[in-house]
Amino acid sequence: MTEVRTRFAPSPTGFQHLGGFRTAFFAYLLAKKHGGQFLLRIEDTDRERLVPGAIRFIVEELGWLGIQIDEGPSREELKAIGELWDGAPEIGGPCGPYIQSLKLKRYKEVAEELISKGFAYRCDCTPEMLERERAEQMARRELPGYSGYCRTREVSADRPHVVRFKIPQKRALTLNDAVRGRVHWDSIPLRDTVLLKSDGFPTYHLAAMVDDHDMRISHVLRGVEWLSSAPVHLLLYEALGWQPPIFAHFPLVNGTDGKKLSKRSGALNARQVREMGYLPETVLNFVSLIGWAPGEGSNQEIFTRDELIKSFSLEGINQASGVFDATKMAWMNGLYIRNLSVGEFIERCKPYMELAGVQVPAEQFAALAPHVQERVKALTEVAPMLDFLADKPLTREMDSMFQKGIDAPKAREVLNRSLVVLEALPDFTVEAIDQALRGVATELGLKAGPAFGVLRVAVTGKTITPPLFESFAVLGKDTVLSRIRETLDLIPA
RNA sequence: GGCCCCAUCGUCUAGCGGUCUAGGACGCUGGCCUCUCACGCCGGAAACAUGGGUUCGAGUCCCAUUGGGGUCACCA
Repeated sequence: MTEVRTRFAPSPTGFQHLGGFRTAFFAYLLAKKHGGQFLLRIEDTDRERLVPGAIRFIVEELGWLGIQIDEGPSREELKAIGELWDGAPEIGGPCGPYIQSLKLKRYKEVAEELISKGFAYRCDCTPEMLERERAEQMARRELPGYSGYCRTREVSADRPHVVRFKIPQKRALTLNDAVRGRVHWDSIPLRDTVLLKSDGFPTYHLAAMVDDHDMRISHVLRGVEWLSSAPVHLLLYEALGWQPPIFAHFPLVNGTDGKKLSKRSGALNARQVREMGYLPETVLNFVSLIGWAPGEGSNQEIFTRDELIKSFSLEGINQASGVFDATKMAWMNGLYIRNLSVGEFIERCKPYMELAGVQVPAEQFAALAPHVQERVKALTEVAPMLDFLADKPLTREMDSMFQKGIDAPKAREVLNRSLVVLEALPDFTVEAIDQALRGVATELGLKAGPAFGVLRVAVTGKTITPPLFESFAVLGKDTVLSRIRETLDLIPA
């Protein structure tokens, strides 16, 4: 096999959801598996849907995910289209520009070539004319589509016009798809599609084929939504006399409604998922398991990036579309968090703690980190679990204290006795606290659960916390005692 | 509607003609552990869409039906 070169070619029209990043990741995996290159190409040919900042979003989130781009827009290219930002990486490469709006001349050249060879023609039908034609077809209950009116007319290049590709209706075609096998058309159910728009910009069909060729892309990985237009692409390669790349049409990722993933169906994008406290390794691992499995009887589903690169293959791609199951991703994130070293865990929590405005002394954080680590499914859950360590007034869920046979007098009793016992401790260690407090419970004829429940709310304010004694030890004797006293004042006598 | 794609537990999937009384994971659920919540461990319920073929034998091959999805733009 010649060099493997794949690409991710998003249009900067908004924030890509995870389905898009999955395609990017698969393309990356295939390239890396074969020691090839992964490129990023910006398909900004739709002037109306451009969203400023979308390119930055894509580049930054790919970076967060650790998907290395071998070739892509240079800073100069970004600057040329007014999308350069501070800290934008210098990517570049030998096949640029990697931004389509920067190579309009090239597309026009190809379009002209197609016209001169008789594969395409100029069409000056106005949108109004096309609209009327469509309406008439609908009225006659015919399939709507361009009639080919301009096929035989000689439209002058001076007039506003588009360039259309002549689609031979009676032409059988077979695509050898890397994931679907042979896909066959007896005839092509498409009308003469536009290659070059009247504003001088190419459509996807022209631009993507030209670029894939120019950039020597070996494998085109894209969603099945492109399968129906694959005949156009095949025909285009044929007309141009170019060798088509290998096509691999991936199954879609659907939302829980069974429909193609979209913002409407609650699709998440990489940034959101990051803000929600997901680890990039979780996202990559999880997303790669939708529509792909290692096969060969393997049950493995936790993969490092390197393992993914090694195991990945187009043969392992499924035909059926999948559903994005956020619950399972949450589980996986918890698993990845638990597998982090404590130091790494603390490090990764930092930005989230800051964002939440929770300041916890490093030593205290370190002491409780292992306990927190096995309790969270997302990094954002850490701050609320540790905010009782912050030097701030506590808000207590007092009602939750009085349960399982604990009334106000009983609670006072627990707190009073604990106060005495804890105060007497020479060393405020986990073991000592453990022993002392269990003693209190026994003494008062209470089970450990309810008794400690009172203390938990009194000292941390919540019902769900890291282990009690550890938390107390970290908090220190003074704070614990004063918080117990505070609580005593809050309980009706 | 035309064309194309798809079809194993609720979800992600293993299975590439016999080893399938269909395996794993998430979720759900019973129990153990236990100071809350988690983690961990043990157990359970849960699927081959339907109908025809082919074959000694079909979850696995073929066809039809049904169901789902995609696409039919001067959007990608």
